[in-house]
Formats: sequence, C-alpha cells, structure tokens
Amino acid sequence: MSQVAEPQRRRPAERPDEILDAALEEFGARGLAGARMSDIARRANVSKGTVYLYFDTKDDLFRSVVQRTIADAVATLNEAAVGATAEERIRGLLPSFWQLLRSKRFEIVYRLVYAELHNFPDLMRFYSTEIAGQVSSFIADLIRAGIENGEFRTADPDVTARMLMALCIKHATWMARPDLFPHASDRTEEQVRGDVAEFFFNAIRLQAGEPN
Amino acid sequence: MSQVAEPQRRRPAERPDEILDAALEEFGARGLAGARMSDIARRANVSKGTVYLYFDTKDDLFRSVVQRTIADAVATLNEAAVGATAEERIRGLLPSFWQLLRSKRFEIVYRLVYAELHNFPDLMRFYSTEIAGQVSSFIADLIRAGIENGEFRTADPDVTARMLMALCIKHATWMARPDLFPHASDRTEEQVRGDVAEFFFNAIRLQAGEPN
Amino acid sequence: MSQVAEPQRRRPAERPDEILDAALEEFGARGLAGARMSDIARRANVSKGTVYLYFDTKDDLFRSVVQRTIADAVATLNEAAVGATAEERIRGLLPSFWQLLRSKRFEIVYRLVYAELHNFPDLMRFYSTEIAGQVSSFIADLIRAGIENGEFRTADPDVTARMLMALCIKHATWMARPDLFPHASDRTEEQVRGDVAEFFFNAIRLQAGEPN
Amino acid sequence: MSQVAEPQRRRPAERPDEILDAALEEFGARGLAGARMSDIARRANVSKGTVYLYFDTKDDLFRSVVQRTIADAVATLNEAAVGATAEERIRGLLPSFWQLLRSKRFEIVYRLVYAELHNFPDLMRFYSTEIAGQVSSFIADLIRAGIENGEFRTADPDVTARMLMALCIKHATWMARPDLFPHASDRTEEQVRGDVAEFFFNAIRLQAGEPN
DNA sequence: CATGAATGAGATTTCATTCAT
DNA sequence: CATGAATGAAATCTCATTCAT
Repeated sequence: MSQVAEPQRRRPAERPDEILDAALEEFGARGLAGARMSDIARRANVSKGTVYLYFDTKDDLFRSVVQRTIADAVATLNEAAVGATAEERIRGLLPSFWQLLRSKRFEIVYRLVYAELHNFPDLMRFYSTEIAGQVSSFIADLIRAGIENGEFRTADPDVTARMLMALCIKHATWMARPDLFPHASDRTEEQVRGDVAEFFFNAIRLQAGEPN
Repeated sequence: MSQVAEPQRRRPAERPDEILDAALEEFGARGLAGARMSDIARRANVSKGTVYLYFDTKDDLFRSVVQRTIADAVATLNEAAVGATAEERIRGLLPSFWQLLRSKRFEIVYRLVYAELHNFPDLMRFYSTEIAGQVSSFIADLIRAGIENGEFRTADPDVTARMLMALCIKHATWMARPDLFPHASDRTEEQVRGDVAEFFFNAIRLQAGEPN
Repeated sequence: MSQVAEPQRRRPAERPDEILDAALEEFGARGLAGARMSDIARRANVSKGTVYLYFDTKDDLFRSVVQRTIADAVATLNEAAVGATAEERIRGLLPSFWQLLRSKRFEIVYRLVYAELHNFPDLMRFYSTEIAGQVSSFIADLIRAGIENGEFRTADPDVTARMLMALCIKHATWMARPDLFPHASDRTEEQVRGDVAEFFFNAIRLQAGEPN
Repeated sequence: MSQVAEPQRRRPAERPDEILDAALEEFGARGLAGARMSDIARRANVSKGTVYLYFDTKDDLFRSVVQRTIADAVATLNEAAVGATAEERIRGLLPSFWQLLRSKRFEIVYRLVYAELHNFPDLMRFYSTEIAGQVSSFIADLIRAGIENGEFRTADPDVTARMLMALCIKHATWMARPDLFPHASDRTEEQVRGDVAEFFFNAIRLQAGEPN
C-alpha cells in the first residue's frame, strides 16, 4: 500500500566501485590535488561522508583507483598469443595490448601514474613491476623465440620488446589526445596500428639472403 | 597596516628568470595544484609578494614556465642537420633532439604539458603547433629526401617521422624516470640512443636487391 | 590535508540570520572593506568556513545584509495612517517612520548605503526604488489630500514630502551619532520629534483668513 | 644644446596639495580601507615612496584630507550675511552655504566623515565643533534676531537653525547622488534652493494678525 | 549505513610600508 | 628629494575531514 514507486535506495555492494569510477574521472580531469572529494561524491551520487566510509583519505582513494586499474590491466595480459610463427603470435597479441592502451581508464591512470606517482613509492614499485615488467618480458619471450627460429634478425630481445612498447604506447597516447598531439589526426585507429606493426616487423624481420 | 620590512638587497634583471626556475622545480615536483607559491618564492630567495610583482597569478606563472621552455626548445630546432646521405643527416640530428628530450627542464615541462594542459587551451595550441608540428615536419622532410634518393624504403614520411619520435620520446622518458620505468636500467644513455637508431634504420633502410 | 575538527553542536535554521546579524554589526563598525570575515564569523559563533557555507563571498554577504534590511523596512511601510484630517494621518505615520529611522539596523544600513553602494548598482536601484520611492510617494499622497481639502497651503506635494523626509532623516541621523553631530544633545527623542512636527505643520498649514 | 624639451621636473611646493587632491578622489571613490596608496600616488603623478615623504601613514593622509577640507569650509563661513531684515540676512547666507554643501570636495568629505570618522576621535571632535557647531550657532543668531524684532514666530533659535540645516544638507545630498536618491531629479538646483527657502520661511514667518 | 553541516588549517593574493639607489 | 622593488603581515577563500543525527 505504501509500496509506491519508491526508487532504488541502496546497492551497498556496488558503492565502492561507483566511487572509484567517479574518482577516476575527477582525478583524470583535475589531477590528484585538483580533484575535490565533494565532486567525486556528487559524481558517485553519494554524500561526502559516504566516501569516507569506504576510503580513509583522499590519498587512499587515489591509491585504490590506480591499483584497481593496474590489476585489471594485468588480468588482460593473460590473453594467449597464438599462431604458427613468432610474427603471428606477436600480431595476435597486439590488438588486446592496443585495446588496453586505448581504454579510457588506462589512459587516465597512465597519465596519473606519470604525473603523480612521485609521492607513492609503493604504488610506483607496484606499477613498475606489474605492468612495465610483465608486459615487457612477455613480449621479449616471443621475440626471443622468433630470433631462435630464424624469423627475426639477431638482437637483444628485451631491447627489441621495448621498441615495440614505445611505438605502441606513444601512438596510443597521441590518439587519445588529438588536441595536444594532432600528429596523426588524418589516420584511423586501424591504420595507425597497421603502421606500427609494419614498421616494427620491417625492422626485425630477417631479409632473404641476409646473414644472421 | 604596519610592517617592519627588512627589504631587498639587490635588484637584478634576472629576478623573473630566477622565479621561473624555482617555479619549474616546484611545479615539476608537485604539479600545478600541488605546488605552493610560498615554496616557489622561498626557492627563488624572494618573498611571496615579489613573485606577484612579476606574475599576476599562479596560473600566469605556470603559463610562463611552460612558454619559456617551449620557446627555448624550438630555438634548439635550428640545429642544422648536415651530412652526405639522408641517414647521416638524420643521425646528425638525433643527438641534439635527444639532448633536448633528456634535459631536465624539458622533461618536467613535457610532464606538466601532459598532465595539466587540459585547462590552458591557448598553451595547448601553442605547444602542439610549435613543438609537435615543427619537429615532426622537420624530420619528415629528411625522410622524404631519403626515400626519393633511394636510401629508404617507400613509406609515408610523416608516419615514419612519428615512429622515430615515438621511439625517442618514450625511451627518453624511461631514462628520466628509472624508478617508475626501470625498463632499460641496464643500458647506458649512449647504448639506448644507438639501439633506437639501429632499430629505426633497420626498419626503413632499403635492402640491397629489394625492389622499391 | 589533515584536521582535528571539533565540529558543530547544533544546526538551526537560524544560522544564516545569525550570520547576517553579526555581519551587520561588523560592517557597521568597520565598513565593507574594513570588516573581517573572521570577525563576523566569531561574532556569529561559527567558524570562518561556515560563513562561506551560506554566502559565496564577502560582497554577497554585504548584499544580503542590505537587502534584508531594506525588505524589512519596506514591510514596515504597510502601517496604515489613520485619522480624520490629513494632519492627523501624517502625525499618525510619523512615529513608525521615526522608529524605522532610529532603529539600529536601519541606521547602519543607511550609512552603508550612503558610503558603499557605489559598487553595487543593482542594490542601488533596489534601494532607491524600494525605499526612497515608496516612502516619498506615500507621504506625498497624504499631503495632496490635505491640500485638496483645504487643510494645507497649496504646494507641490512631492516637494513638500521631501521636506518632511529631510527633516526626519537628518534629525534621526543626528540623534544616532551624538558624538559626531552633537547638535541636539540637549533634547529628548520625543522633543525632537515634536519639534520637527511643529515646524513642518507650521510651514504647510493654511492660516485662517489666508487665501489659498 | 641638451636643453631639448625636457618637461616639468618638479614643483615641490605643490606636491602635498596634489597628493591631497588625489587622495580625496580615491578615498571618495573607495573609502578609507578600499583606497590604495599606489592608486593615490599614480593619480598624483608621483611614486609610492613620495607620498610617504609628506605623510607618515595612510591614516595620516586621510586625516589631512579631512582636516584641510574642514578648514577651508570654515573659512567660507566668514561670508558676511547682510541685509535689512533677518530674513534677508538669512537669504543672503544661503547661497554660499549651499555652494559649500554642493562642492565636490565637501560632498566627499562629508561622506567620509559620516562613514569613517569612527576611529578618529580627534578628527571627530574637530569636525563637530568646527563645522556643526559654528554653522549652527551662526544661523541661530540670525534667527534669534528675527524673533526679537518680530519677523519670526517665537521658537527656540537653535532648534530652528537645525531645521534649516537639515533641509539644506539633505537636499544637497540628494542632488549630489541622483543615482541613489532620484527624488528631485525633475527640479533644478535653483528650484530646490527656492523650495527650501520658501518652506523654511513659511514655517517661521509670523503671520499678520498672529499673536506672538 | 548514510548524510551533510561544520570545522579550521592552509593556500592564494593584496597592499601599506621601507630603503637602497 | 624621488623612486619603485621588495617585504611580509593579514585578508579572503577552499576543501579534506569529522561526527551528530
């Protein structure tokens, strides 16, 4: 009888995630110091007090935002790279790596990491081992295999892996900020990805008749 | 309404530059919102009020810091790239480009630009045309020449220029923050520069007997 | 970034009014520029921040102080002026007009209006139409009636209304500031009011046998 | 030979007056607290330091501004009031009194006195005895003579003098601020002065056949 | 659990005043 | 005498954090 359209009251289990989403946006837009707890709360549709129910301080919230995204990103890493040749396996890996780099969430966190991780040494360590380390050695392994089976020119696999990462990360950054970096505004997402792959394999592919 | 000032002892024309230097450091260490005008003043060995003698607001100071560095960087661009072949000319250009990227001042401003230029549309335009645009087309011209004279594989010169820039910028970034990006901590500055050059020219050099 | 707040103890709806009262006092004592937000807060028994919860800026607070008092004053105007003759009706109006002029709140706001309304054109318009306009034409109407029924000498009713207002306002001002204007320090409130009324009616009363 | 159009260098004797003039304007426009020493200096075409050569503090400058104007005003008082009857003598006095009240300088100082003299007890005393006292008793004397020679109705001369002052001051104020007090915007300066005089003498003139 | 009024430390900015030149 | 760069106390305003309800 008093059951009249009394809308959603609470969904406690989702609260923290909603707050983290809101925080990601605000930190992304204003930076750590510039973002306001009250704006984060408003964006998450909760009161200021509620944020403090789940996160002790602003720094703690920031930490959680970064950590969650890093963890998610690492999970993405499990994508199997399949294929007959090393090149095929690497080509298979690229789309999901690219997708990660181009996701809004990662774009923001990458920027925050770059700009603000100074004062969070623990987060810094976490980031550098989890992301930087894992991806790098994953790719390096594929390259090493390609060198060993004669597909690729002899070179330091780690060094070469970094070349690929540099190309991908920087181009993804540029695509994400056409305002700041209008470099490639004439090319599509797919074209850019193709450009990078072509360039990369041109650099490492063993040419016919070339001694290794 | 009453002070016991113990005022100035010199009045050098370098005041503004000293303040800009101090501001660069503080903005670099804490970001735009995080840096305190009082710390900037102290670092510049002047009082808080003096900063406001030369810069109207914090934002204005930030603007000036970025602008000055961009202007300096662009000036660096005049380095003539000399050499007989296109490859030689590009190799000649690399050291000064690399030096710019690795300079403390540019590293900081690049980070600030990346993190905070959001709210400074005019600066954004300035940056993207001055730096991004100029450097990019300068390199593209060299590559185009190399393609035309048969040194390099046929490819879009602009696309290829961006490959070089991506490799250089990202590796310079990594070298500047070994804490965050410990990728290449086993290699020296020169080795990294050599790695990048080798990789780049392998990708674009026209192989003997390869049709173009 | 860390506080040991020892916060609120009640949350009455009267907060804004308490702050307005405190602000009135401080603005009255020191003027707009001279009053300090911290003093206003202390006088209202709230913290500095609380004032900003209700009023955006100092100017906004000033505006509200003036506006509230003007609105209250205008409300006072509804006092019906009753009596058989025009003179009786005017005499009936005088006490409440006088009381308004002599109220502490109005005295202060009148002074503030006089000294600071320069920079608040909207408030200025509000004040001049609400107060100056309304009171003036209200009195003029009573005088016009008296002229028409032969009680008063023929004269411009608006001009005559202003004579009454000038007498009342200035004498009220003098009574309020015996330090600055020691003119009438030998006479009581009631005597002054009587002096003004006698003088005024002597000026406008049609003498027996005088042609009109 | 080097005597080329090298403009006015200094006129030390006039400096203090120029500064006082500038200060009057600024204090008038912004109030005591709102006026800035630097603006006063600029308006006087001198440097900030120069102001302090002549006046110890801002308060001191304010004091001097007020004092000079009061002294000038008092000097004006020496205007002899001549005429055969008391009414003629009073009518003769009115123009110069009105002129004083309507002078820009006095208008400003009167406002400053009203708004800011709080914190200057000595100035307050000076003002109230010099201006208020002198003018008041000067007029009262004329009225007393008129009562004694049968021109005016019997009344307290001091009380009656204040009536005249109230009428003049308030109307002058209104004329000076047509924005704030648009009361009499339809009447000319001369009309208003005539209105006041007519009204005043109607109130005090002994009517034919009226017992005194 | 959730709220949001209240707090107050601290940041930006202003400006009267000084004094080396 | 005159200057104006420099000072720093003090004012306005912000916002992370708390806690009574």
